[in-house]
Amino acid sequence: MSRTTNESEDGMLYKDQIDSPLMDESNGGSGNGGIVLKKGPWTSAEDTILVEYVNRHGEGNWNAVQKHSGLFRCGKSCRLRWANHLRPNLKKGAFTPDEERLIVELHAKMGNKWARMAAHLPGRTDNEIKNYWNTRIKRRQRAGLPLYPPEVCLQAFQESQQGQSSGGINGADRVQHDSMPANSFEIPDVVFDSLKGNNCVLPYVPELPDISPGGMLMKGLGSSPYCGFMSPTMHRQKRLRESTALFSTSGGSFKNGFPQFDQFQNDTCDKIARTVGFPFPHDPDPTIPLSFGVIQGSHSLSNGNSSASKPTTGAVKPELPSLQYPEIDLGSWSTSPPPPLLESVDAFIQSPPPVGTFESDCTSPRNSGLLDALLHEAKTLSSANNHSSEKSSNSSSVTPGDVAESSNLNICETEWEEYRDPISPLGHSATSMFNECTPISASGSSLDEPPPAETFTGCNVESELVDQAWTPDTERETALQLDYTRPDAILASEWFGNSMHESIASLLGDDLAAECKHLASGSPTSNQGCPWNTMLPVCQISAQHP
DNA sequence: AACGAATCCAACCGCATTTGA
DNA sequence: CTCAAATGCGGTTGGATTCGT
Repeated sequence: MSRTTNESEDGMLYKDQIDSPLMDESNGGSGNGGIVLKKGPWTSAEDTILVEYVNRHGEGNWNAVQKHSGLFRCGKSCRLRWANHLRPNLKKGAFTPDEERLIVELHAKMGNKWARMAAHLPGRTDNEIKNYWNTRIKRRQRAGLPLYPPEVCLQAFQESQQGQSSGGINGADRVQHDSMPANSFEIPDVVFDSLKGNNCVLPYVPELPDISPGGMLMKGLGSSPYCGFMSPTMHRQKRLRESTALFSTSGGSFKNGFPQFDQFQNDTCDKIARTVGFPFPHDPDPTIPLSFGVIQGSHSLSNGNSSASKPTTGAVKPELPSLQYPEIDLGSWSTSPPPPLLESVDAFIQSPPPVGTFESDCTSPRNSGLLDALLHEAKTLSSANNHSSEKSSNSSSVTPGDVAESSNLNICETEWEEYRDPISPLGHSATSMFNECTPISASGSSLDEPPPAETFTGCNVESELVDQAWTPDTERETALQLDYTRPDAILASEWFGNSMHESIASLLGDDLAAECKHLASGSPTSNQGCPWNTMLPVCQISAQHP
């Protein structure tokens, strides 16, 4: 830090200096009972005085420091200085990869509870963590990267479901997380610790800075509808009420919808894997420590050599994934406003939108990028087809599967409302979960080269899920996990609005296949070119942990 | 080499909570 | 019980440094 010019050689501040106008102007000294307290950077002499004082008298009673030590610093400043720089066992230097990973996990769990996060990081201060996180946010915003790695998303999601299954649904008695001593969600830390070992199961998905139009689109997919979907501002009572009602009344609905989607998902995943040929960027080696994208692009890296602003891998170079959605006629999206990037999500995270319905959330300017695009596309398609109007406006044309999916969405909606506690960090994290998970496929979908089959862990796992013996429990669980990430389900929901519904219904109907086939530009699959297909690996990730 | 932008980080500020008289 | 002081916490600022052109 800089040294102020109005200090004596040893950094001490003498009375005559304190009273000098120079000190007041440049150092911002403030009055305190006639004594001008110094502000600004601490000097080594001041540090010494403070350390000696604390060693002698112990921490606390910070206001007495100024009185008894000769330091012209307010108690607050002394405490801060001690806590952030002088206290023993402080760990200096860049965060280690483990620490970074833990920060991400903790933030997903706690939100901006820096002090509590610091308690999990021995030797680290809340200020350090806060600065790191803020830097991380900026960096990843700029890069168009999601805040949370999918592993963390999945973990938070699973834990949320655990919380529900263990009374979370009627968890009115759940203590507000801030009052929790160490774990805000009544989730043992071992759960997060276990995450470290999950990399053998979870596909490693480096968070590629997908800045291609398709990537942007998927960022929008990840942020726009889901931000609204995940609005954390819904009141808990309402959430609980709706959760209970919906779970009690429509429990069987999604049962019908799930296999359909499962099939859809599985097929699409597999086809994407083979036809789109993106190199699904997971780390096949479970022995390799979990490597989050944040680490890769982090400013404080394991080797300590990389710069904050320098991507450390070729994968994060913007030009690499420039054509990740060859099947998608990106031009058709260009007529819509640019999809929102991560900024929208981050803004959402940092300042949740006003309480409102899904619709209001989803149609808010901040989050509407993708939905606008989808709506525009849907309407364009509807108008382009002669029969679309009758078809889309006719509710009887909705197939049972559609009904099931719609009901399914209700369940999903209810599920997620559980997580939209405005004060719950999971509300944040859950929002980011979508944001995080969505680009998985986006980042992973690239051109021509078919990836090795073994790299498609998500798809493989998904296939296993489909192949395995079906049970109501597994179906339900999987459905609950999957459908939150289903844009078609979202689009079919009531919050999406009737007009939207009509338009989208045409997409989800026969036109969907036709248009997707068209978009796929020669792809034999009917839905491969559909933008939301790129999201499917998200579901796979969720489905990997029934 | 110069300049501006980006980044980092220490410190401040304001508010909320806790504590104690 | 009330109130003021102390403390804790999170957000923000601003200067120094680094990076890119």
